[in-house]
Amino acid sequence: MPDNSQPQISEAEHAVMEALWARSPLTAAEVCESVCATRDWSLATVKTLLSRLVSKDAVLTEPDGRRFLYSPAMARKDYVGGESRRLVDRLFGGKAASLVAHLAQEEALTESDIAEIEALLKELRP
Amino acid sequence: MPDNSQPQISEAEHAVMEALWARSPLTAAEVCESVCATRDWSLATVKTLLSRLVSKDAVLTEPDGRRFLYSPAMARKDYVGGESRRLVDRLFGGKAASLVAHLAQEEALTESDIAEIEALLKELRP
DNA sequence: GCTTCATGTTTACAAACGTAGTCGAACTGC
DNA sequence: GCAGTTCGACTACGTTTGTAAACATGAAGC
Repeated sequence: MPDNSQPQISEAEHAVMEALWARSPLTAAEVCESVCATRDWSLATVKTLLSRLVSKDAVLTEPDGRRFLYSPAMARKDYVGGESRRLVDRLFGGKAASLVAHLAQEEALTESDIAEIEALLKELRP
Repeated sequence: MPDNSQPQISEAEHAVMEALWARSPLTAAEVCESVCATRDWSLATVKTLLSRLVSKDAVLTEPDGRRFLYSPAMARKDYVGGESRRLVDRLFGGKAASLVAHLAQEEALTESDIAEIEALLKELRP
């Protein structure tokens, strides 16, 4: 069976991916600088997470002298798409419209959100 | 700090919750009947998951003779809302409209989804 | 009264996860 | 050349999760 699903990325690993999506390639130290601002991690933790991501093929390395430069192996868009789809499948029976309906009904959409979405949809129309 | 977030429900536990949301109260055996159709679990597994959910206060028990009847302690709507919000916060900077935009742009919305959402939004308008 | 069945509780155990320390190799500065 | 620094690799360890067996206990039948 081909590997058609995104590699499984945990919460903590995701924070590292965000750093790399924001700017890449980065050294481990740079990733830490960026990530350890919010999550209070040690450099060692970041290194571990990077290793795990590399072995999952979610992050690519490129040697730079004796160290590595890390970059994401997947586009953020693809990751976000996969996660969104998973949520929609799991909680809304695969119907994206149900998710929007839910957001709309349960407080989550502001007036301007609604306007924005309407404009967006209009644009998508043939 | 007060516990303002939903209890942490894992993937497997979620399947059990779905069974209870579909119909409740149920006995452990009934939950198994319902859940073990899709996930290939033993009754023992379902019992463990139920216990964990009970200790997380995600499921309520009501004694029925020597056994328990289980029911969800939270509305599905609230769970779904919490999960949706978490996704939106994590991946779309808290902007629900960005999620919709993403779904719309990345193939995820069909023509009829779009129509449905538009109708929905129109209804929500003052 | 003993067997058997149903059921909740306890215990088990491997994989994944969060978090981090240690080690050894390479580089830097003297 | 030697000492300190920088890195990745390896190791560690507690927790959560997935999955389930073993156990205790009470009901029910005979």
